[in-house]
Amino acid sequence: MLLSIKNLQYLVALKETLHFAKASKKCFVSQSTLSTGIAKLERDLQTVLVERNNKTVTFTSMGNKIVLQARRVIASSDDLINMAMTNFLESEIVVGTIPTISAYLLPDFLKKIEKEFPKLKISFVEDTSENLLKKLKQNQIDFAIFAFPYDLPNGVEGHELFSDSLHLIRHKKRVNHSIDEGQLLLLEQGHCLRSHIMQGYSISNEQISDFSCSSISTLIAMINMDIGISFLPKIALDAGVLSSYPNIVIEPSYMASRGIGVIYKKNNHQAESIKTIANSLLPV
Amino acid sequence: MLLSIKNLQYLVALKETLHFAKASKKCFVSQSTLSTGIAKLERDLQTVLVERNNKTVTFTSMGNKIVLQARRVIASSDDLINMAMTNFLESEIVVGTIPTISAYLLPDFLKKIEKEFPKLKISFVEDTSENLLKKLKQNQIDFAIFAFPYDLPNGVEGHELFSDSLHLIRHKKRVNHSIDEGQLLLLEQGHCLRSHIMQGYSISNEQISDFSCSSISTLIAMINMDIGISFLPKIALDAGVLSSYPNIVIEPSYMASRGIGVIYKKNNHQAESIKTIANSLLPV
DNA sequence: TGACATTATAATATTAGCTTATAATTCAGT
DNA sequence: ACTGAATTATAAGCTAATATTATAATGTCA
Repeated sequence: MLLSIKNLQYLVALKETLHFAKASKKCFVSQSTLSTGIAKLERDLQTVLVERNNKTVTFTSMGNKIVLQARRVIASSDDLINMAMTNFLESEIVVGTIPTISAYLLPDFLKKIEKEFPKLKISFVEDTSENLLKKLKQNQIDFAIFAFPYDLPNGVEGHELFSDSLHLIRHKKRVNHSIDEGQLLLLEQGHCLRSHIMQGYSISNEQISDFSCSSISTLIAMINMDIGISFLPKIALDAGVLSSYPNIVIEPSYMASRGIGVIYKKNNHQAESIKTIANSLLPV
Repeated sequence: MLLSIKNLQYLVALKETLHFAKASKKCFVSQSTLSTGIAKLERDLQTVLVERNNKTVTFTSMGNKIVLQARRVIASSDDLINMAMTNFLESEIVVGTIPTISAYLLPDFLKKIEKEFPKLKISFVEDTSENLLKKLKQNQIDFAIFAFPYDLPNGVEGHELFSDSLHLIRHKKRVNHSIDEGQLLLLEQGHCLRSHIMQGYSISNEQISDFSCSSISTLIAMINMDIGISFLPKIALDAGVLSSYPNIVIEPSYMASRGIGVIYKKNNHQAESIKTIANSLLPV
C-alpha cells in the first residue's frame, strides 16, 4: 500500500487545529479536500483516526499514534529535500588524490579549506590516476587532484592550476651528472610521476634502473645510498622531504615540469564549485 | 514542496537494479512511468540524481545520498502503516480505573493479561468515575474499569461483568447493628462506592457520619476504632483488607451489591477486543 | 424543536499519473 | 564515420486521483 505525504500533512494540520476548515486553510486547500483526504487515509489504513461532529474534533488513541508517526514521515521527507538543496560548498564530499601529491599538498589544502569553507567536510581517497578515473566514473569520488598532462577519457574534464617542476636529485659525491644507462631510479609502474619524468626528460627505457620504488621516501633513501639518480617534484622538495638528507643535492639545470590540478566529470553541475575549492591547492 | 513516496520508491528500485526497465517491473509500472517519475524527482529537487545512457545507469554522489534518505522516508511510512494494522490485543493501551477497584482487582488482572495477551501493554490511570468519563471522551484512555449502576452519558457504553456484593462491617463489640443516625462512615463525595452503598441500602443523609474518608484503608481504621459502621465491597474483603483487623466482623444479613465491568465509547471499533480483555477481570 | 456551526457529499473541473508506441540517444563494433 | 542494438526519453491519449464550489447532512445547544 502507498500513502501520500500530502494526506499525512492534512492529518497533522487537523491535529494542530482540531478543526477541518482551519486545517484546510493551513494547507491552502478547501475544506472539502481536507475532509476527503482524511477520509482516504482512514480508508487506506482501515482505522478510525478522528471522531468528528459539528462541535468538536477528537483524535482516537490510534489517531494520536498515527499523527506522531506521520510527523516523522514528513520530517524525513523534509530532510531529504534539505539534503538536495544544500550547497555543494557546505556538503560532505570525497576527493581522490595520487600518492605523489597528497602528502605534500593536503596539509595546507585542508587548513585553507577549513578557513574558507568551514561547513565543507572532505574525506580523501588515495589511489593511482587510473583507479581514480574509475572511481570518478562511478561517482565514488566528487573530483580528484591530478597531475598533468594526462590523456583524459571522454566525459572527464581537467583543470590545471599550476606547474610543478621536476628537479634532478643525486648524491653529492656522484661525479657524473648525466643519466647513464640503468642509473635512473623511478617509482613503479602506475605512478603518473614516472611517466611525467620520462616524457619531460625524454627518457629511454635503457636509462631506467631495474630497481623501482613504491614510494618517494624509499626512492630518496636509495638516492642517499647513491644507487642512482632521480627527479623529485618541487612540491615534495618544498615540503622538506630532503631536510634530513644532507648528502643529497638538487641539480638546477633540469627544468621540466608536470601540472597540478583537478579532474571532474564534464557534466558535473558543481564544476564551478570544484574549481573554487581547487584554488585552495595553489601555493601561497 | 511535496514529494510523492511512490517516486521515492521508483528511485530506490532504480538504485537496486541500475536499469530503468527492470526497476519499472519491480514497481509494476511501465518503463515510461518510472522514467518520468525519476525525472519529476530530479526536477522537484533541482538536482541530477542519476546519469544514464544506453549502457549504464550511474547514481551521482547526491543521488546516492538521496537514495539513503528515500529509504528512511519509505521505512517510516511503512512503520506508520504497520502501526495502523497492529491488532488492538497486541498494542499499547491506557486503561482507567477507580480507587475502590484498582487495588483489589488489578494484580490478578495483570497476571492473567500477561498470560493471555503477552504482547498487550497496559498502563493504568486512576481517577474518579466522573473524570474517567472525561478522559474517555477525549480518548486519553481506551476504556475504564467501572462500577455500576452508573448513569452513563450518551456515546458511552457499559458492559457489566459480575456483581460485587456490599457487606456491612462493624466492630465486634458493637451491640446495635442497625444504621443509626450519624453512624454510617462513607468515602468522601465523588467516590461512586459512596453512592452505590446509599442506593443499595436506601440510606438517608441523616444516617451518614460527619466524618468521611478518602480511602478504604482509613475507613477500615476508623471502623476498627468503632467510630461507626460501614460497608465494604466483596472484592476488597476477598483481597484480605481485614486480615490484620481481628476486631472487625462482617454482618451477613446485608446483601446489596454493585456491578463491576468496563465502559468504552459506543463507536469504538475495538469494543469486542475490550470485552475480551475485560473478561480477565472475572474472579477465578 | 429550531438555529447554527460544522463536516460530508455531489457535481464538475483540473491535474497528475499511467500505458502504448515511437523517437532520440549513445555506446560498440565494423 | 557509420550502423545496429540496447536503452532511456517523449508524445498522445486515457484513466484515475485530487481539486473546487455548492449544497446536503449532522449533531449540539438553547
